[in-house]
Amino acid sequence: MNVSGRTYPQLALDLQLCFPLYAATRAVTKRYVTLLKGTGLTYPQYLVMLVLWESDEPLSVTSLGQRLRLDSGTLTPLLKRLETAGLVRRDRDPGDERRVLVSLTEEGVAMEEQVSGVPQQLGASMGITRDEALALRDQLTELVDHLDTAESP
Amino acid sequence: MNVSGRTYPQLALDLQLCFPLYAATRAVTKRYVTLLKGTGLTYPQYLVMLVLWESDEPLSVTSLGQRLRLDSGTLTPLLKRLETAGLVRRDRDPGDERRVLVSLTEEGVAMEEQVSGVPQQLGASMGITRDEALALRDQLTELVDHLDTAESP
DNA sequence: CGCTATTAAGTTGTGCGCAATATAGTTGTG
DNA sequence: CACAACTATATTGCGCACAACTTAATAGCG
Repeated sequence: MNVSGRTYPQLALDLQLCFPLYAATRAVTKRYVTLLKGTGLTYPQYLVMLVLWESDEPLSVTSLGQRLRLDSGTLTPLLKRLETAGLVRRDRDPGDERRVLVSLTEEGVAMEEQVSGVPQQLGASMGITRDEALALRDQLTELVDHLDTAESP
Repeated sequence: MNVSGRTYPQLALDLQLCFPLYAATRAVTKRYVTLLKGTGLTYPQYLVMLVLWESDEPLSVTSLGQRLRLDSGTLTPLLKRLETAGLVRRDRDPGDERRVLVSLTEEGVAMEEQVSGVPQQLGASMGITRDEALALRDQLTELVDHLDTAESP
């Protein structure tokens, strides 16, 4: 149907930002399935590994969650799967038995080298320049910040 | 850890496009939960309704899937929930008994008016201008197109 | 016409996301 | 020290996504 002929033209799928955003995330995730085949990692698991590789020390579930904006309901089972895969350890913090500290195993550390080419491969699939990617990244980061501070109506 | 001190600086979470994209989608989806409260719709269900409101005639599961890039494994249970909610009907196409035609009920048609303010409310939460949103939409659409045609490693 | 290939939808199983809740450990206050 | 408030993680339940597979219907070809 022609958009201009609609009672509520603002509801047209093609005019909205939300749908391309949603579709882009799923397309990127799908691309990661291919790129991460061989590691056994899913995309969210890969993100957790990125955070752990960045850190000099073990991280609690909460700090992982703050970095990735994920809660324990998502992270706990995901971390158990990484533990089963032999990539991380989960140990109670002796100084505070409520906390679980997540640390990399040797195998987990070693995997960093294995995926070091992934960002570049993904960049190639996206068909945009590095500068465009960085600009897009900044716009999306700003969008997230705004949405986080706009909890009211 | 300082990015410049890493063995694989390209793996830094903050330097990559994928994470802001992933976080933005989840933030937008979360915002929709608030905006759609009262309708009983989830965000994917809202997208299906957008496509149906756009269409003059009933749509098959496959055509809905092509429009939203979703397969029957996602759509079939979602459509059953919309049917249970009284918003759509699902009828076998008499001309081709393999196809299921999805059409809006009166209640489903009526809901369009109820959500007509949602796009504008979401726009307000995102803190970007209409033009910025449209530019972002175009960039993301292009990104999806590239990823779709880049299936090979 | 009869048979094979194709197509459409549905089913199954896995892994997120996230709200709501439960449980255990810690902190702060009197 | 007792105990209430708080914090960290885990659990439960629901709804996607999607790969892989199944079932049923149609199309096409000899």
